[in-house]
Amino acid sequence: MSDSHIQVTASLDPCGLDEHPDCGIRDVLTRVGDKWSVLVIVELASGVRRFRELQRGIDGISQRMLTLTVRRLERDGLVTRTVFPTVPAQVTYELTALGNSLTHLVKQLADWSLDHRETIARARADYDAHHPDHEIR
Amino acid sequence: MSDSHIQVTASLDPCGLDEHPDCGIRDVLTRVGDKWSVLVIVELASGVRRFRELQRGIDGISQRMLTLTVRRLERDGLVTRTVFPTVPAQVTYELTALGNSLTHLVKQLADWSLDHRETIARARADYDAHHPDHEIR
DNA sequence: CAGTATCCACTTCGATACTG
DNA sequence: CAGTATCGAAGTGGATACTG
Repeated sequence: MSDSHIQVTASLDPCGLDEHPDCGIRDVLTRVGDKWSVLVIVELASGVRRFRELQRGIDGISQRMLTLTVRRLERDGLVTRTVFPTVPAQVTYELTALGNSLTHLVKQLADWSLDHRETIARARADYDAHHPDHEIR
Repeated sequence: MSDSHIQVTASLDPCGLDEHPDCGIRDVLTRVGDKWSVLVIVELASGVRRFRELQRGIDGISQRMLTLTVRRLERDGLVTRTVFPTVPAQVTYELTALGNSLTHLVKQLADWSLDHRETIARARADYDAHHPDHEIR
Protein backbone atom coordinates (compact mmCIF):
# COMPACT_ATOMS: atom_id res chain seq x y z
CA MET A 1 0.00 0.00 0.00
CA SER A 2 1.26 3.38 -0.97
CA ASP A 3 2.10 6.08 1.53
CA SER A 4 0.61 8.58 -0.84
CA HIS A 5 -2.81 7.37 0.15
CA ILE A 6 -3.50 9.67 3.00
CA GLN A 7 -6.63 9.31 4.99
CA VAL A 8 -9.25 11.18 3.07
CA THR A 9 -11.81 8.45 3.24
CA ALA A 10 -14.15 10.04 5.73
CA SER A 11 -13.94 13.58 4.46
CA LEU A 12 -14.27 12.51 0.86
CA ASP A 13 -17.67 11.10 1.62
CA PRO A 14 -19.38 13.91 3.46
CA CYS A 15 -22.81 13.00 2.22
CA GLY A 16 -22.67 9.25 2.32
CA LEU A 17 -21.76 8.48 -1.25
CA ASP A 18 -21.55 4.88 -0.26
CA GLU A 19 -25.18 4.83 0.77
CA HIS A 20 -26.86 7.42 -1.42
CA PRO A 21 -26.54 7.42 -5.21
CA ASP A 22 -24.61 10.62 -5.78
CA CYS A 23 -26.19 13.37 -3.67
CA GLY A 24 -26.16 15.87 -6.49
CA ILE A 25 -22.45 16.31 -6.77
CA ARG A 26 -22.59 15.10 -10.31
CA ASP A 27 -25.04 17.85 -10.98
CA VAL A 28 -22.35 20.41 -10.36
CA LEU A 29 -19.58 18.38 -11.90
CA THR A 30 -21.35 17.94 -15.19
CA ARG A 31 -21.92 21.68 -15.29
CA VAL A 32 -18.23 22.26 -14.67
CA GLY A 33 -17.34 19.50 -17.07
CA ASP A 34 -19.36 20.57 -20.05
CA LYS A 35 -17.58 22.02 -22.98
CA TRP A 36 -17.96 25.75 -22.39
CA SER A 37 -19.09 26.57 -18.85
CA VAL A 38 -15.64 26.90 -17.36
CA LEU A 39 -14.45 29.11 -20.19
CA VAL A 40 -17.45 31.38 -19.66
CA ILE A 41 -16.84 31.48 -15.93
CA VAL A 42 -13.19 32.32 -16.47
CA GLU A 43 -14.13 35.06 -18.88
CA LEU A 44 -16.65 36.51 -16.46
CA ALA A 45 -14.15 36.31 -13.63
CA SER A 46 -12.52 39.32 -15.25
CA GLY A 47 -15.68 41.32 -14.93
CA VAL A 48 -18.98 42.15 -16.57
CA ARG A 49 -19.30 41.13 -20.22
CA ARG A 50 -21.81 41.59 -22.97
CA PHE A 51 -22.95 38.74 -25.15
CA ARG A 52 -20.72 39.57 -28.07
CA GLU A 53 -17.77 40.28 -25.82
CA LEU A 54 -18.12 36.84 -24.33
CA GLN A 55 -18.29 35.26 -27.74
CA ARG A 56 -15.23 37.13 -28.95
CA GLY A 57 -13.38 36.20 -25.75
CA ILE A 58 -14.09 32.51 -26.06
CA ASP A 59 -12.45 31.03 -29.07
CA GLY A 60 -14.65 28.76 -31.13
CA ILE A 61 -17.92 29.01 -29.27
CA SER A 62 -21.02 29.26 -31.41
CA GLN A 63 -23.86 31.63 -30.76
CA ARG A 64 -26.11 28.75 -29.88
CA MET A 65 -23.73 27.21 -27.38
CA LEU A 66 -22.98 30.53 -25.74
CA THR A 67 -26.67 31.12 -25.29
CA LEU A 68 -27.24 27.66 -23.86
CA THR A 69 -24.23 27.92 -21.57
CA VAL A 70 -25.02 31.31 -20.06
CA ARG A 71 -28.65 30.31 -19.68
CA ARG A 72 -27.70 27.24 -17.72
CA LEU A 73 -25.30 29.23 -15.57
CA GLU A 74 -28.03 31.77 -14.99
CA ARG A 75 -30.49 29.06 -14.07
CA ASP A 76 -28.04 27.64 -11.57
CA GLY A 77 -27.62 31.06 -9.98
CA LEU A 78 -23.98 31.39 -10.96
CA VAL A 79 -24.50 34.26 -13.37
CA THR A 80 -26.85 37.21 -13.59
CA ARG A 81 -28.24 38.36 -16.89
CA THR A 82 -29.24 42.00 -17.23
CA VAL A 83 -31.19 43.29 -20.18
CA PHE A 84 -31.11 46.96 -21.11
CA PRO A 85 -34.12 47.76 -23.29
CA THR A 86 -32.13 49.78 -25.75
CA VAL A 87 -32.14 49.46 -29.50
CA PRO A 88 -30.40 47.37 -30.45
CA ALA A 89 -30.71 45.23 -27.35
CA GLN A 90 -27.91 45.20 -24.81
CA VAL A 91 -27.40 42.38 -22.36
CA THR A 92 -24.71 42.01 -19.76
CA TYR A 93 -23.57 39.00 -17.81
CA GLU A 94 -21.89 38.97 -14.46
CA LEU A 95 -20.88 36.35 -11.95
CA THR A 96 -22.95 36.15 -8.80
CA ALA A 97 -21.22 35.74 -5.44
CA LEU A 98 -21.91 32.04 -5.79
CA GLY A 99 -20.42 31.97 -9.26
CA ASN A 100 -17.43 33.88 -8.06
CA SER A 101 -16.83 31.41 -5.25
CA LEU A 102 -16.63 28.69 -7.89
CA THR A 103 -13.87 30.49 -9.73
CA HIS A 104 -11.44 29.67 -6.96
CA LEU A 105 -12.01 25.96 -7.38
CA VAL A 106 -11.95 26.27 -11.13
CA LYS A 107 -8.64 28.02 -10.85
CA GLN A 108 -7.20 25.20 -8.78
CA LEU A 109 -8.42 22.68 -11.28
CA ALA A 110 -6.93 24.72 -14.08
CA ASP A 111 -3.62 24.93 -12.22
CA TRP A 112 -3.64 21.20 -11.57
CA SER A 113 -4.33 20.55 -15.24
CA LEU A 114 -1.51 22.80 -16.20
CA ASP A 115 0.92 21.30 -13.71
CA HIS A 116 0.27 17.78 -14.88
CA ARG A 117 -0.57 18.45 -18.45
CA GLU A 118 2.60 16.89 -19.82
CA THR A 119 2.62 14.01 -17.42
CA ILE A 120 -0.84 13.07 -18.56
CA ALA A 121 0.05 13.52 -22.20
CA ARG A 122 2.99 11.20 -21.74
CA ALA A 123 0.88 8.67 -19.86
CA ARG A 124 -1.57 8.64 -22.73
CA ALA A 125 1.09 8.29 -25.39
CA ASP A 126 2.59 5.48 -23.35
CA TYR A 127 -0.70 3.70 -22.94
CA ASP A 128 -1.50 4.03 -26.61
CA ALA A 129 1.93 2.72 -27.54
CA HIS A 130 1.49 -0.36 -25.38
CA HIS A 131 -2.11 -0.89 -26.34
CA PRO A 132 -2.29 -0.43 -30.07
CA ASP A 133 -5.69 -0.74 -31.73
CA HIS A 134 -7.40 -0.35 -28.39
CA GLU A 135 -10.34 1.96 -28.84
CA ILE A 136 -10.85 3.90 -25.64
CA ARG A 137 -10.85 7.25 -27.14
CA MET B 1 -19.65 46.23 -9.56
CA SER B 2 -19.70 43.68 -6.81
CA ASP B 3 -17.12 43.57 -4.07
CA SER B 4 -17.19 39.82 -4.35
CA HIS B 5 -15.20 40.07 -7.54
CA ILE B 6 -11.75 39.83 -6.15
CA GLN B 7 -8.80 40.04 -8.43
CA VAL B 8 -8.35 36.62 -9.82
CA THR B 9 -8.03 37.72 -13.39
CA ALA B 10 -4.34 37.19 -13.82
CA SER B 11 -4.06 33.98 -11.86
CA LEU B 12 -7.13 32.51 -13.48
CA ASP B 13 -5.42 32.64 -16.80
CA PRO B 14 -2.05 31.09 -16.13
CA CYS B 15 -1.69 29.74 -19.62
CA GLY B 16 -3.13 32.55 -21.66
CA LEU B 17 -6.66 31.34 -22.15
CA ASP B 18 -7.36 34.61 -23.81
CA GLU B 19 -4.81 33.97 -26.50
CA HIS B 20 -4.71 30.19 -26.83
CA PRO B 21 -7.81 28.10 -27.38
CA ASP B 22 -7.96 26.10 -24.18
CA CYS B 23 -4.49 24.78 -23.41
CA GLY B 24 -5.77 21.34 -22.50
CA ILE B 25 -7.60 22.27 -19.37
CA ARG B 26 -10.80 21.08 -20.88
CA ASP B 27 -9.11 17.75 -21.34
CA VAL B 28 -8.96 17.31 -17.60
CA LEU B 29 -12.27 18.96 -16.93
CA THR B 30 -14.17 16.68 -19.24
CA ARG B 31 -12.56 13.74 -17.54
CA VAL B 32 -13.62 15.08 -14.16
CA GLY B 33 -16.97 16.03 -15.56
CA ASP B 34 -17.95 12.76 -17.12
CA LYS B 35 -20.60 10.73 -15.48
CA TRP B 36 -18.54 8.21 -13.51
CA SER B 37 -14.88 9.22 -13.21
CA VAL B 38 -15.25 11.18 -10.01
CA LEU B 39 -17.23 8.42 -8.36
CA VAL B 40 -14.53 5.94 -9.28
CA ILE B 41 -11.83 8.24 -7.98
CA VAL B 42 -13.70 8.73 -4.73
CA GLU B 43 -14.15 5.01 -4.36
CA LEU B 44 -10.47 4.38 -5.00
CA ALA B 45 -9.50 7.13 -2.57
CA SER B 46 -10.46 4.65 0.14
CA GLY B 47 -7.91 2.20 -1.12
CA VAL B 48 -7.32 -0.64 -3.54
CA ARG B 49 -10.42 -2.13 -5.14
CA ARG B 50 -11.22 -5.02 -7.39
CA PHE B 51 -13.48 -4.65 -10.40
CA ARG B 52 -16.56 -6.06 -8.74
CA GLU B 53 -15.93 -4.14 -5.57
CA LEU B 54 -15.86 -0.94 -7.55
CA GLN B 55 -19.07 -1.83 -9.28
CA ARG B 56 -20.80 -2.68 -6.05
CA GLY B 57 -19.53 0.52 -4.48
CA ILE B 58 -20.79 2.74 -7.27
CA ASP B 59 -24.52 2.71 -7.45
CA GLY B 60 -25.96 2.29 -10.91
CA ILE B 61 -22.80 1.94 -12.96
CA SER B 62 -22.91 -0.66 -15.69
CA GLN B 63 -20.15 -3.11 -16.42
CA ARG B 64 -19.45 -1.40 -19.68
CA MET B 65 -19.17 2.07 -18.20
CA LEU B 66 -17.00 0.91 -15.34
CA THR B 67 -14.64 -0.70 -17.82
CA LEU B 68 -14.52 2.39 -19.98
CA THR B 69 -14.05 4.69 -17.01
CA VAL B 70 -11.21 2.80 -15.35
CA ARG B 71 -9.53 2.35 -18.71
CA ARG B 72 -9.58 6.07 -19.35
CA LEU B 73 -8.30 6.80 -15.88
CA GLU B 74 -5.57 4.25 -16.41
CA ARG B 75 -4.69 5.78 -19.73
CA ASP B 76 -4.40 9.19 -18.13
CA GLY B 77 -2.07 7.79 -15.49
CA LEU B 78 -4.48 8.40 -12.64
CA VAL B 79 -5.05 4.75 -11.86
CA THR B 80 -2.99 1.59 -12.02
CA ARG B 81 -4.49 -1.68 -13.11
CA THR B 82 -2.93 -4.87 -11.83
CA VAL B 83 -3.83 -8.27 -13.21
CA PHE B 84 -3.23 -11.41 -11.17
CA PRO B 85 -3.22 -14.41 -13.49
CA THR B 86 -5.37 -16.51 -11.24
CA VAL B 87 -8.46 -18.45 -12.19
CA PRO B 88 -10.83 -16.79 -12.23
CA ALA B 89 -9.02 -13.61 -13.13
CA GLN B 90 -8.38 -11.04 -10.45
CA VAL B 91 -7.73 -7.40 -11.21
CA THR B 92 -7.13 -4.59 -8.79
CA TYR B 93 -7.27 -0.86 -9.24
CA GLU B 94 -5.42 1.75 -7.27
CA LEU B 95 -4.90 5.46 -7.51
CA THR B 96 -1.47 6.61 -8.61
CA ALA B 97 0.20 9.49 -6.82
CA LEU B 98 -1.13 11.70 -9.58
CA GLY B 99 -4.62 10.35 -9.16
CA ASN B 100 -4.41 10.80 -5.44
CA SER B 101 -3.38 14.40 -5.84
CA LEU B 102 -6.56 14.94 -7.80
CA THR B 103 -8.70 13.63 -4.96
CA HIS B 104 -8.00 16.73 -2.96
CA LEU B 105 -9.44 18.94 -5.65
CA VAL B 106 -12.31 16.58 -6.21
CA LYS B 107 -13.04 16.72 -2.54
CA GLN B 108 -13.18 20.50 -2.60
CA LEU B 109 -15.51 20.40 -5.55
CA ALA B 110 -17.66 17.87 -3.76
CA ASP B 111 -17.73 20.02 -0.66
CA TRP B 112 -18.63 23.08 -2.69
CA SER B 113 -21.41 21.17 -4.37
CA LEU B 114 -22.68 20.06 -1.02
CA ASP B 115 -22.46 23.50 0.53
CA HIS B 116 -24.42 25.12 -2.27
CA ARG B 117 -26.59 22.23 -3.27
CA GLU B 118 -29.77 23.75 -1.92
CA THR B 119 -28.99 27.25 -3.11
CA ILE B 120 -28.59 25.94 -6.61
CA ALA B 121 -31.71 23.83 -6.38
CA ARG B 122 -33.67 26.88 -5.29
CA ALA B 123 -32.15 29.00 -8.04
CA ARG B 124 -33.23 26.44 -10.57
CA ALA B 125 -36.74 26.14 -9.20
CA ASP B 126 -36.94 29.91 -9.23
CA TYR B 127 -35.73 30.18 -12.76
CA ASP B 128 -38.11 27.52 -13.95
CA ALA B 129 -40.98 29.22 -12.18
CA HIS B 130 -40.26 32.54 -13.84
CA HIS B 131 -39.47 31.00 -17.21
CA PRO B 132 -42.15 28.42 -17.84
CA ASP B 133 -41.97 26.42 -21.04
CA HIS B 134 -38.35 27.42 -21.51
CA GLU B 135 -36.41 24.38 -22.54
CA ILE B 136 -32.91 24.65 -21.17
CA ARG B 137 -32.84 21.39 -19.40
C1' DC C 1 -26.82 43.24 -30.84
C1' DA C 2 -28.62 39.28 -28.90
C1' DG C 3 -30.69 36.05 -29.61
C1' DT C 4 -34.26 31.66 -31.88
C1' DA C 5 -35.19 27.88 -34.86
C1' DT C 6 -33.75 23.83 -37.44
C1' DC C 7 -31.28 20.15 -38.79
C1' DC C 8 -27.62 17.00 -38.46
C1' DA C 9 -23.30 14.69 -36.82
C1' DC C 10 -21.19 12.77 -33.17
C1' DT C 11 -20.69 11.04 -28.57
C1' DT C 12 -22.20 9.06 -24.39
C1' DC C 13 -24.63 5.91 -21.93
C1' DG C 14 -27.45 1.80 -20.79
C1' DA C 15 -29.08 -2.89 -21.59
C1' DT C 16 -28.22 -7.25 -23.03
C1' DA C 17 -25.67 -11.19 -24.39
C1' DC C 18 -21.51 -13.64 -24.60
C1' DT C 19 -16.33 -15.20 -23.17
C1' DG C 20 -11.53 -16.58 -21.18
C1' DC D 1 -14.46 -12.68 -11.92
C1' DA D 2 -13.51 -9.41 -15.30
C1' DG D 3 -14.28 -8.32 -18.98
C1' DT D 4 -15.81 -7.73 -24.68
C1' DA D 5 -19.36 -7.06 -28.40
C1' DT D 6 -23.37 -5.07 -30.19
C1' DC D 7 -27.24 -2.19 -30.47
C1' DG D 8 -30.23 1.51 -29.73
C1' DA D 9 -31.78 5.72 -27.09
C1' DA D 10 -30.60 10.06 -25.57
C1' DG D 11 -27.84 13.92 -25.09
C1' DT D 12 -24.50 17.38 -26.73
C1' DG D 13 -22.51 20.35 -29.98
C1' DG D 14 -21.94 22.71 -34.63
C1' DA D 15 -23.60 25.14 -38.88
C1' DT D 16 -26.75 27.84 -40.88
C1' DA D 17 -30.58 30.84 -41.47
C1' DC D 18 -33.73 34.00 -39.58
C1' DT D 19 -35.72 37.88 -36.07
C1' DG D 20 -37.04 41.86 -32.65
